[in-house]
Amino acid sequence: MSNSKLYKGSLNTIILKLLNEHDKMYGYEITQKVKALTKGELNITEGALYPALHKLEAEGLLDVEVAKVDNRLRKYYKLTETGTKETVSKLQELAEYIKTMQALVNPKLA
Amino acid sequence: MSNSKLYKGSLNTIILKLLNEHDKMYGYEITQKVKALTKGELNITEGALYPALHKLEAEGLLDVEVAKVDNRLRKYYKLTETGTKETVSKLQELAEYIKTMQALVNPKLA
DNA sequence: ATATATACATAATTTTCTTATGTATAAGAA
DNA sequence: TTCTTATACATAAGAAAATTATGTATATAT
Repeated sequence: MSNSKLYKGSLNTIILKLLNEHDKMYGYEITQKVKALTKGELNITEGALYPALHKLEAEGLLDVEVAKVDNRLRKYYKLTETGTKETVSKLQELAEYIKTMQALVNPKLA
Repeated sequence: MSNSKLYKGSLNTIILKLLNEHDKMYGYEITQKVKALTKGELNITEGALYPALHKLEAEGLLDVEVAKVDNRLRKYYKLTETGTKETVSKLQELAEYIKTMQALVNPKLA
């Protein structure tokens, strides 16, 4: 995923936020979008992404819709209502995390 | 450690940064300092902290010095030269991580 | 023809954490 | 004086989330 271990635990937040912005996306598209938005800094591996998508679906946060484009399979994911709520919560957690880490690392500014 | 999974991977960064500021600290002191600095938001568990300290020591980033205070054992840790360099690197990674996540989560501001 | 890109998937392993214990001393409350 | 809480270390079992290594298959570019 990256040279930094800090990304551990943030994959779900990333997926949910992207789906919140783009209505529906398929797995490969997510990897490319992340690469583009981060200018190559962050590369989601397939071994991490696909199990994560399956889990989010199993938890009822995502709906799937299979499509065939150019004779190739695509599985489009979109947020359920629960998924949308969870996205808000995950983004709050991220903001809180950043605030807390800044308090630890830069206590003068906290 | 916390309700949010985002802290996964940030324990080493926290330990190194605290030792960079306080010269020498012992394990229990680190847990209390983190609790205080984060106003109770973040509680480092012993099961995470002690193995992490042992690993950082084994990697040559920390030196240990055992002391007896009030008839109780304390193990003071301090940064080695390598550890100081690694601290700088970890803090850069954290800054980079925050920047990248903000680019993903708030692309308008990036 | 061959390599790269697209598009999915899973299995084995590793890393990092939680949860549950365990030992021991000191201090404060009932 | 007994019991709880705080101080101070430690490790082991298990869970969670990733990496790394494969595997299948089609499309496109060299």
